[in-house]
Amino acid sequence: MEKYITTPIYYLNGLPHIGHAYTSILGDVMKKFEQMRGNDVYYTTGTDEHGQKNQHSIEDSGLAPEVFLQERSDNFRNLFVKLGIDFDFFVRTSNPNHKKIVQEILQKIFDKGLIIKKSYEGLYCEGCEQFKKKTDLDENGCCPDHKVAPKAISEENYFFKLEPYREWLVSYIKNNPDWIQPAKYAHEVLGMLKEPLEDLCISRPKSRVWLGVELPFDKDYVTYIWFDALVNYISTLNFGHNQDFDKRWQNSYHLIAKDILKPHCIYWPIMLHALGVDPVSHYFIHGYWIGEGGVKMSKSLGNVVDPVEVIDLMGVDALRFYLINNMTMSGDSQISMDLLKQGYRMLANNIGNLQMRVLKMVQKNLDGKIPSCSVLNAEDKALVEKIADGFAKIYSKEMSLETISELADGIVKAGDAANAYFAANEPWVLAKNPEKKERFEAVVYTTLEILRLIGLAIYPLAPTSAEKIEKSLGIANPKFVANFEALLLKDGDSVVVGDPLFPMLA
RNA sequence: CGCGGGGUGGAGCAGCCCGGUAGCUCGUCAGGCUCAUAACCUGAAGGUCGGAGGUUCAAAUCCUUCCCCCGCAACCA
Repeated sequence: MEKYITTPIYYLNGLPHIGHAYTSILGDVMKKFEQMRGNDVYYTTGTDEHGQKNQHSIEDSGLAPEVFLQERSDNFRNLFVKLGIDFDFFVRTSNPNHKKIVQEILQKIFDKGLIIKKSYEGLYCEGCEQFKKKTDLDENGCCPDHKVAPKAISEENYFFKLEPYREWLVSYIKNNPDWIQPAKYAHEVLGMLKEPLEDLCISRPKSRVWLGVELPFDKDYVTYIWFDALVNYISTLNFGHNQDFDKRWQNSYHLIAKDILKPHCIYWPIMLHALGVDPVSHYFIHGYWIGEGGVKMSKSLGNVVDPVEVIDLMGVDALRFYLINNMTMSGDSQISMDLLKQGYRMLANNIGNLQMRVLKMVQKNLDGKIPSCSVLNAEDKALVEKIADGFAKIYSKEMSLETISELADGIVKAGDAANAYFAANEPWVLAKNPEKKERFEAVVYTTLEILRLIGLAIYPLAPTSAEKIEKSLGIANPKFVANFEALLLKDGDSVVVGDPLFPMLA
């Protein structure tokens, strides 16, 4: 099956942080998970290079726009490459093809009579270069940032009518309970849809904003940033020029953080509906990473977790595993260097140590050769099969945030089970008694086999480690497919004892 | 009464929809093991599940009410 996974495209007025890293890692984990199940996945992530905020950053930098945007965009791209993220296309909204498709879509909706021009009156703060709502202002009626009362001005703009589609959207959400996951966000969207939707202003006069896509029907305006950014999800598939568009779009997944719920779950499906296109198949919405103790990360508190720093300290896999294993479904999740180290030690002691203790035993006692599975007793087989079945079950589930989190949990449980089995059977005692050779070999084989299954299952989360595990078991060219058949290790193959998967941190 | 989320042993979480011995990770303590990355295994201590009331044979779980924390609140992505 052909599938399509997207992350939001990130704004360039700041540097990439742990939240960006998380969303793009999550997409990569999902892609690898789906690939292991034999699906053909197209995965995109990228940067949003238009809008007022980017414009201000460019102006502040004094650089030429293309230079600034290229540099900032590369920051994201380079981080994602470093994180082992296997994106198929890196979106940049400055791409001419994207701009062309945004204009085509605007024109189509305009031609349907759904975009109208009217005068907008509001309170405009010249310092912010933004319209303010009354609720944005402080007790003196001033802009909280500039301490100046905003001016009442009126401005001609283009508006997209949302209200005619509200009822449709409400029933769509109610009729498709899995559309927005977790369900609590669907409730939140329904809450936003209780009141009539105001017309959405989709233009900005060029006098205020020059960094954007020009309206095809009025060259004095650029389009609103969201109308531009959201279209990336279909311009990437070359919407309007691609016969196979539907094949991908029919199985599409948008990963987003909770802050951009409204544009994604209200504006975007309505835009598509106006175009006669079905909405994305699934939204997966996640919370924020906040500092340890539940406080926001901030430079002044010194609790900011920089993904590059984490990678340099403990490698990509441990970060990926931590993020997937510790994002809670219910809300925001905590992260700190201490918590990351804790997570790292868990991996090292559980899976890293399991690998090392069994491999060294094979090396010392069996000449580095994998024994035969023929000596396993019923109990050994039952354990291996239980773990194999557990993984097979997870890999047969519908793709979701929950499934991915179950996978991480299942891996830790399997590691625990293997360590407990190993300790209970005391192979180091058996090894000293020639009469117990068969039993010794059975215990070693069983443990190696569980390790192989863990190596397979962990691939989406920790691809580098997965490959190391499989190679250490004498599998020269590991294939990561979700086949959890038990007892596949071949006897006589040589194990390779290398460096620890997760060496002790300095 | 704007909308939503959350308050569970020292820390971080699960359980709540579909009531029935309160579970996981880390930490602490004791013991075991010595193959392994001072790792691994077993056991223990520690919680009136934010407060109060109600329904029920039985409530972390359902209902009512109060308190506290956190988001969002519509041209600020």
